[in-house]
Amino acid sequence: MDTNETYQKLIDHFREYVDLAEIDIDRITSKFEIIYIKKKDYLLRAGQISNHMRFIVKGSLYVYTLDEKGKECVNQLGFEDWWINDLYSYLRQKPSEMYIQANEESIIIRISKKDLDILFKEVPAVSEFWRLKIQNAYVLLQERIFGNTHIDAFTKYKAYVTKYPNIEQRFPQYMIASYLGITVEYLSYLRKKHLSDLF
Amino acid sequence: MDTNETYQKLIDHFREYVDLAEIDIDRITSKFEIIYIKKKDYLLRAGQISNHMRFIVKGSLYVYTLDEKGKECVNQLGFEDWWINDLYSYLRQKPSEMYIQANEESIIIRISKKDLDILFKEVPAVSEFWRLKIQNAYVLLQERIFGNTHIDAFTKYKAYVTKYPNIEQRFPQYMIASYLGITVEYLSYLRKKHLSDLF
DNA sequence: CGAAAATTTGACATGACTCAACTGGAGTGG
DNA sequence: CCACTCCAGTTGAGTCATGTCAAATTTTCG
Repeated sequence: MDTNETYQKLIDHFREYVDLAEIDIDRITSKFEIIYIKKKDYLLRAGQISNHMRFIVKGSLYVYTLDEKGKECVNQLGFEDWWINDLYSYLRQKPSEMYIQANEESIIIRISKKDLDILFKEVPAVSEFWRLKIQNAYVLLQERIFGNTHIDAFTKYKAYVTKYPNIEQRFPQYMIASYLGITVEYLSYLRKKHLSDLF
Repeated sequence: MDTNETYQKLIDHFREYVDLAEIDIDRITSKFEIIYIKKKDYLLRAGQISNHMRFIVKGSLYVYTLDEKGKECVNQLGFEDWWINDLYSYLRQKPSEMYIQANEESIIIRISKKDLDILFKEVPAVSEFWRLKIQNAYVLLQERIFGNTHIDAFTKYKAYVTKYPNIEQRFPQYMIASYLGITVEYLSYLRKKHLSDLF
């Protein structure tokens, strides 16, 4: 995937939400930077302050924290066309507790907080875009909260893999389990028990 | 609380996040409408489309859905200075699955979606305000997800009542329990068991 | 092929739910 | 002021869902 193609993916993404004048396109893309990362590379480590918004052009990543016992707790799995970040650290400019790591070879396009804040001022469409995006993300999170609070493990699991059908091919079971807040052993047990419900 | 005082609370709230020129104040407040509700009154019922953004000036409310068995699942508790809504229904203009009900006599100030969308275009500070608010809400929700996914019931409970110290005086235990996703009986058991940890 | 990583299995422990009964306080009407 | 009801909260017994740990198995990948 060449540079132009990569920037085009970003623009296409913006245009799913807002109109962009030709003149804005350059102002936007000139502030973004392309990053190529290999499997297991980190985009962010606990202790660092997240200074960029990142958009996944190709590949997939996972975000996790470590609990008191040093176990990884997955907070987010993301693929192509998703923004991925620790918004807490980014927005408040405080050290993150999260790690963002590549699940496979990936292409990321990123913008610094400084530049994005400039874009918000200079290009209203970007501000508008961001409001829409974050509203959307909020609604999705809300659904996820409901799922995590009032729904049993297998139903959660089934809903998740149905919503993102190829997640099982791309992420290992133990990450999906951690994301859903259940143990990998129990998930394995459930999958066997409900085999017939899965196909 | 008189009308001016009520509008002033809204303006104060805006000004915690953005600068507002005097000229904008009237453009904003003129689009908001004050609603007085009694305990148990509904602001929204399942099946309706949420057409307003609502700000709690005084009092407290709760948001819940009904599960298959007709049991109330509390999604949100809110008091003074909070915005309360079913954003899913509001943003997508689809019928809500939620009920929003007053927990006590309350004063709400609300704006229709149509008017708020106009304000977004006419008053950039409002758009800016909203982006900040929703970003903030997103971060809070994210913390809540983490709490609901990887943390045991009592720790969740303790964290919640510590974060909102007077929540216990204002909402019944069974609502807090439902909000946290545990049964009221189990919460009662935990409270007794950990009495010493609570004071 | 061999080593490391991911997944599965099974025995056991425990956190959390269910249901039904009980307690205690807050209204309400006589 | 009492009796009554209603609702929130508590208790306890029994059960189920899910977690823990250690071992066995399968898959992945160098």
